[in-house]
Amino acid sequence: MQNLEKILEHNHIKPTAMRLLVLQFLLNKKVAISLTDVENHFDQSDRTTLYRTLNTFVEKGISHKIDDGTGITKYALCEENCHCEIDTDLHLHFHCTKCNETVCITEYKIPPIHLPKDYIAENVNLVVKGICEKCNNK
Amino acid sequence: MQNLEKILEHNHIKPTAMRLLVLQFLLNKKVAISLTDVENHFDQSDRTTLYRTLNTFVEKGISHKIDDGTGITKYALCEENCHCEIDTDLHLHFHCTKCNETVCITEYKIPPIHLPKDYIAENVNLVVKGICEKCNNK
DNA sequence: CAAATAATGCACTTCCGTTGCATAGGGTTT
DNA sequence: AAACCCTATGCAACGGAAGTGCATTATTTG
Ligand SMILES: [Mn+2]
Ligand SMILES: [Mn+2]
Ligand SMILES: [Zn+2]
Ligand SMILES: [Zn+2]
Repeated sequence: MQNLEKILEHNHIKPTAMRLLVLQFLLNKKVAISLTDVENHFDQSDRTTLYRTLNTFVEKGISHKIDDGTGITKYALCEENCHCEIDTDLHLHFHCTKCNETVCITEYKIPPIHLPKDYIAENVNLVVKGICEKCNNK
Repeated sequence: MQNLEKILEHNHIKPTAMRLLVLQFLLNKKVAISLTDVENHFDQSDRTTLYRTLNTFVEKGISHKIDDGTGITKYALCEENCHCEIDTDLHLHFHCTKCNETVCITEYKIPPIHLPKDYIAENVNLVVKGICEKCNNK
């Protein structure tokens, strides 16, 4: 897939072998993944390299970090036209307590949050825990 | 303050010396505090005892844990009539990126969250980051 | 090819939360 | 008072995960 190389190059990331594999992995998964997930998937690779790969992806804007409250940082690819940095375009994340998977919910925007006077919101993290659609239909 | 003892006893917590001091500390602080905060405040006390004290308070329902996204668990006393366990009564938390303090925003309820079909929400964690009222007025 | 630059791999650290276990305290029973 | 019980406490150690330092390897550039 030359597509993968294009994605990386377009975002000023050198398309190394490892990076292409990690990108592939992220594309295939439809859920947010942790460093350990990637590590387990690529058996003979180094954790640090994967760690830095994931962070490079975040810095360069092709994926975003997710704090789903589990204490384990998750990563997911950004959608087209995603502006993770900008408050107005943030989406919520859903963490299923049954299958333990975390997904981006991009269909619905985060509703406007009311704050007391003189508070300035710069960023919002909204995590909903519960039962996901898959687990609910079993 | 015999008040403190009453609070603990009323919640089936034996009012030991340490617990009274920690409760006092929590009452005085208007912001969420971390284990390290308590540890630093009571110089010659043991980290584990404080850790278990804070968790006892949470288990017995007089305070709640806060995951504000900093990676450090915070604790704050529940308000009167607080039902932290129940989804509908949750409040949002605000983390100031300037003074690094986290506060409970109990004035406003968390707005209803829309989820895709077949998703069941059991719990919501909403953390807003930005500039707090105090820092904004300096 | 040589030099510069960037990515990788290994070891190690730090931070925080958590647990095991032995001891001390406080109240109750004999 | 002594023996007893149950809980709280203190010390030590563990564990997971994020992050760093540095030497090595790969890749680009002159
Ligand atoms: Mn997402
Ligand atoms: Mn709160
Ligand atoms: Zn699920
Ligand atoms: Zn502030």
